[in-house]
Amino acid sequence: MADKSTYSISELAKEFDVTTRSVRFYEDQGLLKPARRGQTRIFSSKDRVRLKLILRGKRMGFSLAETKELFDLWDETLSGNEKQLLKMLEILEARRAQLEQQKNDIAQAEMEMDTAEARCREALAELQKKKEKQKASEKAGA
Amino acid sequence: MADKSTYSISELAKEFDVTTRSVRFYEDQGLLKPARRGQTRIFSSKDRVRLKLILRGKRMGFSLAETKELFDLWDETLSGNEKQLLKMLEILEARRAQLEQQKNDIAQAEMEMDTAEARCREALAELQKKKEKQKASEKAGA
DNA sequence: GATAAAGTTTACGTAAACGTAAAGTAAATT
DNA sequence: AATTTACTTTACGTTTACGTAAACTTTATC
Repeated sequence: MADKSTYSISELAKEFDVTTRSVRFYEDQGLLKPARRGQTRIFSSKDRVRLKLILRGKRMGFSLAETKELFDLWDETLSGNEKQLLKMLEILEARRAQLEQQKNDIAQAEMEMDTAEARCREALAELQKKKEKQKASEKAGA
Repeated sequence: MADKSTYSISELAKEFDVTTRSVRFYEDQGLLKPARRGQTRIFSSKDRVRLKLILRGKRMGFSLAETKELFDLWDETLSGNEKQLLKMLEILEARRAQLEQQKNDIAQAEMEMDTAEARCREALAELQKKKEKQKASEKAGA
């Protein structure tokens, strides 16, 4: 199911858990370029890969416009012009810097979640102590 | 400059490179709660920390609403109710899963960038070869 | 051959996250 | 006192990324 060569719109939508509306929108914005049989869209495995990249981009905070820029640039790059190649290398560098920033953000977030979790567990332990004390005093009183 | 105890709106805006409009918007949405001297906002270092968290959240793809949820929940958690504490632990777990996903995404992206860069460099090397051949043939022709 | 199922276009609606302009206040400077 | 500077509120405008409804075609099924 993952290595077919063509896909319908609802197949893709289901696989990646997006609406067909979204898929059509991505085509509208020039991110996907499905073939047509009559009016019906026929998606290639290249389209499928691109959809995967679009969604990952979104999870990483990229706008559709940014992702499209990358797609277009990569297509141009494949044409083999030297200027394009150099520009692509530049952009790759920039993205790497961005990824570094994101990794830092994640590391920070993890540390803070560690301390947050620790505090929660401490607070819970406190509550447990109180409960046990109550039980004890109830027993003594009975 | 980073450990003052109060800040003006423009100080914060400058430090974090956002517009004052954004800062006011964050207050409007309940993410910041600056004190007032007359009408003028006076931000505490707690507000400053929260602003930092807001912006990091954005870089990580969190909406303002999501970040606000976390803030509110954390405030409630501090009140020490057991139910809140457990809910917070749940949410922390969920976030950790999200962070794992993001780390995977980043790792994937890095791998793909590696191969992309490699292809670029290969293509450039090809172009260099062609150039040298041309030079050689020019020399021979001269 | 009717009807459902999946696809299509067109187009208006919406939530999020601000931008931007208008019009006013308050404090500091010249 | 006049003006600049920083701040304020109010409010309409804008972009992104779709949701949603209407009206229609094509294909599969009973």
